[in-house]
Amino acid sequence: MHVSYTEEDYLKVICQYVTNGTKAMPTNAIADALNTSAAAVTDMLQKLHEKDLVIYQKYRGVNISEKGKVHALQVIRKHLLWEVFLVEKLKFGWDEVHAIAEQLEHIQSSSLIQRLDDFLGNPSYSPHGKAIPDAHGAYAHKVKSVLTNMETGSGGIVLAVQDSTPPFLQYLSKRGIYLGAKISVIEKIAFDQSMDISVDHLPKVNISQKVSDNILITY
Amino acid sequence: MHVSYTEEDYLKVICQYVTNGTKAMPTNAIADALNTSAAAVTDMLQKLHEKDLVIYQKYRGVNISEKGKVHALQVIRKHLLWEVFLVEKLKFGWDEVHAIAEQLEHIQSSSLIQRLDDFLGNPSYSPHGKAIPDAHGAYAHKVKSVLTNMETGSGGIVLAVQDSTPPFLQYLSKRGIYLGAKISVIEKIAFDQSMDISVDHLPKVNISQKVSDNILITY
DNA sequence: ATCTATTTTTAAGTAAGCTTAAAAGCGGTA
DNA sequence: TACCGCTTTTAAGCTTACTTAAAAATAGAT
Repeated sequence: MHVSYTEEDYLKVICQYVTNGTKAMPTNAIADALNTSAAAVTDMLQKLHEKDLVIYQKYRGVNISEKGKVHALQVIRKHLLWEVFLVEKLKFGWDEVHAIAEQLEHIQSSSLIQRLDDFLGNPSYSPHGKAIPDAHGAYAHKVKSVLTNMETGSGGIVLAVQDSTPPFLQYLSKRGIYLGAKISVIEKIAFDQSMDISVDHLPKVNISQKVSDNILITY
Repeated sequence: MHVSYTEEDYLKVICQYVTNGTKAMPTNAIADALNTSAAAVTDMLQKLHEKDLVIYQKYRGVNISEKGKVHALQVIRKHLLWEVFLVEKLKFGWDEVHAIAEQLEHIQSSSLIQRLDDFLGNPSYSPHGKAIPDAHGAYAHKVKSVLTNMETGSGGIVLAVQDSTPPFLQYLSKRGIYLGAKISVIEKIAFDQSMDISVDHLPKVNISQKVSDNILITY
C-alpha cells in the first residue's frame, strides 16, 4: 500500500506525540505541528483511519496504529540517519540539518537506507541525541536500572514501564511521567521507601516504591 | 519563483533533448519520457511557457529557455552528484542508482549540494561518464582537438562547433551530428582532405574538411 | 492540391490536499 | 441541567497534475 509524502508527515507527528504519553493527539495539535488547518487534518485522519494507519474517532483525537507506527518509525529512522550524515560527513551545524532532513526522510529505497546506515557506522543516536530506531523499529536503549535502585542526585530517561495496565499509565501521566521524560532523584525517603523525583525540571513529586519498581531508566 | 517537483522533471527532459540537437522537442516525446499523456504535456507546456521556463508554440514543439536551462542544469547537476555519492560512497552498482537519484535530485538546499560536491571531491563526471555541470551550469569539458586533426580509428564526443550559423547546424543535423554525439574516424581521404566518420555507430558518413574544421571533439 | 494518418490541443472530469465559513459536538461553569 | 466557549467536523470550492474522448492542426502521399 502506498503512503504519500504528506501522509508520512502526519504519521510522524502523531507517532511522536502519542509515544510521549498515553493521550490521543487532538486535531488542533496536528494542525499546529504541520502548519495546516484543522479541517484539512480531519480529512486526512479519516483517510488514514480507512487505511488502518491510525485509530481515529470523531471528536476523540487520534492514536497511531501498530501498522502506522511501523511506517512512522521508518520515516523517523530515515530522518535521523540523514541528520547524522549531514553533520558527520557534510559538516553541517547540528542546527541547520532539520529542514533538509525533512525532505530526505521521504526518499523511498530500503537499500539506500541500509547502505547509509552502514556507511555511517550504524549510529544509535542523532546529532541532537535522539535515539535512532533500527530497521525493525526497535531502539538500542539499554536499561540502566529500575528507578527504585537509583541513588539520590542521579538521573536518567524513562525507557519503559514494567506494568503497562491503564490505571498505572494513567497514574504516571497524572504525575507528568512519560516515556522519554528526564527524571532526577531528589531524595529517597527511608521509612516508606518512597522517593521524591523531578520530571523535566518541574516541581518535585513523590512516588511510592510500588511505582518506582515499575519504571525502567536509561542513560 | 517556485518550480515544482513535476515541473523540474519536464524541464530536465526538455533540456536534455534540445541540447542534443537543434530541433524542438515534440509533445509526444515528452509524454513518452515521463510516462504521461500528450494532453497532460500540453497543459504543462503552456504553464511553463507562462513562467518563461520554456519557449512553446502550439503544434511547434518546445525549446528550453535560458531561464529554464539554468534551472534544469542544476537539477541535472544534483542528479549526477547524488549518483556519484551512491556509487563512490555507498557502493551501489552503477546500474542501481538512477531511480534513487531521480528522487534525490529534487531536494532543495543549495548549501547541501555545495557541501556534497566538496565531500565528493568536485567530480566532473558521473559513474556513467556523463559530464556534471558546475554550480553555474558550465561543463568542465576540455577540447581534445579539432575533428580534422584526429587520427583514423580514434573517437570522441562532439563538444562544440566553431561555426554556429543555422545553415551549418542544419547540415550537421541532417548528417546526424549533434552536441554530445559519439564520433569515430573511419578513414581520412587524402586527395580531398574529407573524412569518413561514424556517428553513434550508425552507417558511415563523409564530411568535407570545411566541416571537420568546425567540429570540436572532447574525450 | 487534396486527402488521410498522425500528432497535438481542447474539453470535461478525477484525485489529493488544501482553504474558508458554517454547523455540530464537547466540556466546564453556573 | 442549561449555557457558553472552544474544538472539531462538514460543506463548498480552489489548485495541481492527471485521465479519456473528441476536435483541430499538421505533414506526407497521392
